Amino acid sequence: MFTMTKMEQVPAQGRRLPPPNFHSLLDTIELMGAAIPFARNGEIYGESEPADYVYKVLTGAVRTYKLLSDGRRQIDAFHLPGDIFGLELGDTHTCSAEAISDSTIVVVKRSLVMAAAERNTDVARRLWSTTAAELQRAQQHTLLLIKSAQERVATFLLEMSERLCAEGSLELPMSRQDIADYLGLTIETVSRTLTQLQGAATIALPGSRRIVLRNRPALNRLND
Amino acid sequence: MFTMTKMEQVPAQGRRLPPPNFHSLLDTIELMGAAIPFARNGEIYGESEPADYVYKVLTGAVRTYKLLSDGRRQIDAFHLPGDIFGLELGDTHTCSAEAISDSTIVVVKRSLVMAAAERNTDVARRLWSTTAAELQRAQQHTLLLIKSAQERVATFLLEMSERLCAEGSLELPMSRQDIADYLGLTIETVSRTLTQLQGAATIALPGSRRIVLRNRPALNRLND
DNA sequence: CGGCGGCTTGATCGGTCTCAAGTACGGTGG
DNA sequence: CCACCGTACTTGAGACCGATCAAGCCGCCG
Repeated sequence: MFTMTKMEQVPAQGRRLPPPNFHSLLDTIELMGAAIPFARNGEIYGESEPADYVYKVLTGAVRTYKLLSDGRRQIDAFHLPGDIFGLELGDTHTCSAEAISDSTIVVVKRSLVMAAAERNTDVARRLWSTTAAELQRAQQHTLLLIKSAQERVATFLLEMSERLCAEGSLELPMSRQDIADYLGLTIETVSRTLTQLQGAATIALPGSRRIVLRNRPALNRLND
Repeated sequence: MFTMTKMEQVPAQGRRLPPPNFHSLLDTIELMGAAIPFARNGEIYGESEPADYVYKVLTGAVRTYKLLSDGRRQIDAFHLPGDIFGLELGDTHTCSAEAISDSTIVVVKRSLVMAAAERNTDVARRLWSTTAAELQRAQQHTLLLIKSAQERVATFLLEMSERLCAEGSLELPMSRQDIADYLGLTIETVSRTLTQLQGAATIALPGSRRIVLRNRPALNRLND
């Protein structure tokens, strides 16, 4: 391993005691920017706008997505508290970003982040790790899109249960339409599939956005 | 841009003057490793094997892919001369890699690359750029997978024509099965769709792996 | 010439989309 | 507190696209 751990050396500048354990690019960014509130469905940035800022979710949730000319929407990722997004290779954004629910987002000038990476090897490494992790996620997402509807939904539920750190019960922040556009399905197919999983006692749906995983092994079986 | 205009330079070892202008992580890597030949369909590495090396295609072509338990295969990317692959966040590979045709690949110890990035800001930046570019590609690939069969094939042809730097005529290195697994279609659908595009005079197929783009605007119309 | 692998073509099947109602829920105003 | 509304979600019937199953074809090499 090389990404993390080994952060225990002196960070760099004049900083005295760093937090005793691991801390990431996320913390660095947090120190450089301002927390801004965004309303539900508020646009954070649009595709092909200048990518002058980098973002980190503090509370709430964010979707990044691309549109095709006829209006089809592909959601690339959901970003939950702690996640960084909006960091681009080129000078314009390749996705749009919107708040899924009311959210607070830390906004940092990208030039600051890049400059910090130039000065500090440690920041540079974490910068790369962040992007590499996002790449890995994107590849898993691609794999998802070749599966059947049931498999996609199962994979999605497992991913969310992992990321929301919920043992048995999830409260999803996103709508069925968001889920559908993430999974490359229609809203009807998502709904039907959830109903179907409920019928099989694999999950329960106490509310439309609340999901209880009753049978993880069954979901895992569908996952791969 | 940063990938390429590719291979006209001296292959590796005793190189003196570096290209006068910009040169990438690719060149750096080239200086650190050894060129190894791989036979068609030869395994370069397997999923979940230790990721101790980083690779760069000199000649030939490489596919990286993931398998589902039931044998379905998703090709994540095709790597052509000049491309880097196999660089991972964790300590094991998340994809398998195989040579599509007889290929020569530069192999470098990953620890060398990472150490170079620690020492040299410039290498660190190029390391990040490489990964960020791959991320962008992966996101485009995801977008592809929500399209219709015709649109996927059209997008694929345009991508390949771009990357192979062929004006009107492409010689594809990969089989129909490879294309199918990249596009999330079956081999039959790929074949039918190509035939169909030929019928519409959008392309011509002088040989099964040679494709002439007769009507780029029509392809572009399908592309988005 | 025969055989084999890669590709094409055809006929049918099935999963997901589409179109169309119907239902539950949350918020707002009476 | 309830009636109303709009939005989100569910459910149903039918169509369609791509998968599947099954031959055939072509080029290449023995």
